[in-house]
Amino acid sequence: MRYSQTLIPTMKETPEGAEIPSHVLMLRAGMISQVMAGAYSYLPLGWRSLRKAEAIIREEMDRAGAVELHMPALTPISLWQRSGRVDAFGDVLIQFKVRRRNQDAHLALGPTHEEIVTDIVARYVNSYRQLPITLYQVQTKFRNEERPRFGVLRTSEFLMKDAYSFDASVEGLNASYQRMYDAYCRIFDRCGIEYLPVEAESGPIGGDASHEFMVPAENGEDSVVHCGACGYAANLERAEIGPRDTTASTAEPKPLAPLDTPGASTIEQVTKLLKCKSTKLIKTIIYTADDEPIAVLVRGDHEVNEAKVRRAVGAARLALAEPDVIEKVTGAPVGFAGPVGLSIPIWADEDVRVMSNAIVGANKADTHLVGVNLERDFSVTTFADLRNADADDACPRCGKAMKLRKSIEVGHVFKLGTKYSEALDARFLDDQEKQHAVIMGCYGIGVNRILASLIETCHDENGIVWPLALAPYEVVVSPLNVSDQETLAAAESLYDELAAAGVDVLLDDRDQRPGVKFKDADLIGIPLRIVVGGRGLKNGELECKWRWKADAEMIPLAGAAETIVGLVNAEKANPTALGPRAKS
RNA sequence: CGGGGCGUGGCGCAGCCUGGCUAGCGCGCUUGACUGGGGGUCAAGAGGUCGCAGGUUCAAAUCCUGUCGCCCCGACCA
Repeated sequence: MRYSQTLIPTMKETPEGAEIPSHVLMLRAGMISQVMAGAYSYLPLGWRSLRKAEAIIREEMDRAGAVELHMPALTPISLWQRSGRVDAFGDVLIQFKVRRRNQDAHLALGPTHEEIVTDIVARYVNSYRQLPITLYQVQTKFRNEERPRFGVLRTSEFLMKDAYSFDASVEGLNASYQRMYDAYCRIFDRCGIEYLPVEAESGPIGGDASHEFMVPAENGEDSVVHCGACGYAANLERAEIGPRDTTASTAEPKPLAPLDTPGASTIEQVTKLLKCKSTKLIKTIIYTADDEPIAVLVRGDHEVNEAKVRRAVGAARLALAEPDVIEKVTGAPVGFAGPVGLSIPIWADEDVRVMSNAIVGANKADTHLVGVNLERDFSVTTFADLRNADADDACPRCGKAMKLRKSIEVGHVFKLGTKYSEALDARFLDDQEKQHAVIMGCYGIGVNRILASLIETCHDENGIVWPLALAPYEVVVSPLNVSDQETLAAAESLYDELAAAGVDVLLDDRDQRPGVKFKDADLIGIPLRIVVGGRGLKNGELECKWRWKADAEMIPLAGAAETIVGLVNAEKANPTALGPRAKS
C-alpha cells in the first residue's frame, strides 16, 4: 500500500479524553476513531491489525477442529426468554421493537450466542453419532455497558470470537475444553502477548471448569493473584489462600466494653472515629443461605467471598440479608452487627481465629464493642476460607507470598454443562436410544482486546511496538526525498519486489520531511523500517531498522528484497520483538 | 446509579472568576519559495452558530437556569 493512497490520520497531540496508552496510541496512530462513547470506527490501519488477530484465531480454531459458522447479531427476544437470560442480562441486553406487517417484532442484539447456537444444535443434531462438534464464529457483540471506558477495552459493540462445544459425555466435554484451552495458548503465543491462564470462578459446575486468559497490565480492570514461585494464578473470586499466619496474639485480653459510635456504620467510619486500623475490626455480615440467616465474619480489611461462603455452607442460594432480616436477627440497624450474643450460625474466616481484643458491632444502634475475644465473648460455628485473596497472601500450592496483578481479560473458557441445552431442548439419543441433554462448553476471545492489551504492554515513548504477527504492515519503505528520482525509483522497485514476495509492505511515498516519516513510522509501530536515502544510495546501501532495536544496520541495495524477506521470515519463525519489555 | 471534570476552527489549548473593540495561540490544512536523515524556514491564505435552549443585561464565550454530549473515580459486569 502506498501511504499517499490510504488513510492514516496520525496525530501529534493526544486527543482530550484518552488516558491509557492503548487508547491514546490507537487514536494517535490513526487506527481508530470514536463515534460515540463505547463505539469506534476502525480506520484502515486498525482494521488491518484486527484482521491479523482474527486470522490467527481462525487458523488455530480450525487446527483444533472447530468449525466456523456465522450467526446473526439480530435475534428474537423469545430465545432469551426461553433461557431466562432477559432478566439475567437486564439493561445490558439491547432490545427494541420494530414494526413488521403491523405487528411489533421484539428483538435483541446478541450480547453472546449460547441461545442461538444451542437452538441450531437442537434443530439439527439428534444423535450421538453427530457429536462431538465445536462451532465458532467471529461476530460483533452488543452490550449496553453501564460505563464504556478505556477506549477499545470496554465498549458497547465489540468483536468476539465465540466457540461452543457440544459433547455426549463429560469426558468428551473435558477433551473439547482442553483442545480449546490449548488453542487459546497457541493463539496468544502467536500474537506475542504475555498472558496468564488463571483459574476462574466456575459457578455451579465446580471443579476445574473455567479459566480466564489474563494479560497483566497496569490499566486492567480485573485483578488476579499470581505466585511468582510456582506459577499458580487465579482471579480474586476463585483464588484459594495458602497457610495463614497462625501466630496467636500475645496481647493481654482486655475487658469487653461498649463504646458509643454514633452513625459509624461502615468499617471506614469506625476506624476514623476510633482512630484504629481496620485490621482490629471484625466485619460481621448477615447472609441468607437458602433462606436461613447466617453470620459471616472476616477481618475488617478483608472482603467476603460469596462463592466461597456458598460452597462452605453448602447452600444453593446465598444472598446478602435484607435490612429487615438483619434487624430481626441482630436487633440493630444495618451496620452494627457483631458476633457477641448472636443466636444464628456463625461462619468465620480463618484469619479471625488469631484476632484478639477486636472491635465489633454491638448489635445495638450506634454502638460497638471493644476488647472482644474469641471463646470468652463469642464462639464460631465453623472456620473456613471465606474471603477474597489479597496481595501477600500465601500461595495455596507452594506457600510463597502471592502478588496481586491488574489484568485485562482477553479470553475465557468455560464448561457450561447442560444449562442451555436443557432450556432450549438440545437433546440427542445415545446408542441405547436414551435421550440426554447435550453437554456444552463455551469459549470466548475479545479480538479488540488482543490489540489493546498488546499495545498496553508493548509501547515506548515514540509509539506502538507491534510484533510482526499483529502489525498492520510488516515493513515500511521510506524514501526520504521523493522529489529525488533516483531515491523514489529505488524505493518503488523495492516496494514492488517485497509486495510480490508476499510481504505486507507500506511505501511512505508522501512528500514529507524525513523527521515526519520517522515519527509516523515509530508511532504506528511498523516492525521493520527500510530507509532509502541519498546517503546510503551513494554507497549502494539501504538502512534497515527493527522498531524495537536502538540501532539500524545497512544492507546492500543489490538483492535487498531477498535480504528483507529473509529477515522477516526469520523474525516470523522466531520472534525477537521485545514484547512487554519495550514498555516505557 | 453516586462523586468529580470538560465542551471555544480538523486536533490541542488560552480567554470565563471580575460581561465591553474585529474571539486569540500552537499544531494541522491551502498556495508559493527555499529546504531535504528525527515533526524545517519564510510569505500569503482558508477555516469558528464559543455544545444546545431559555433567561438576566444597553451589551453574554464570560453571569443564571435547564438540557445534551464526552472523560475520569467508585458501584455493576453471562
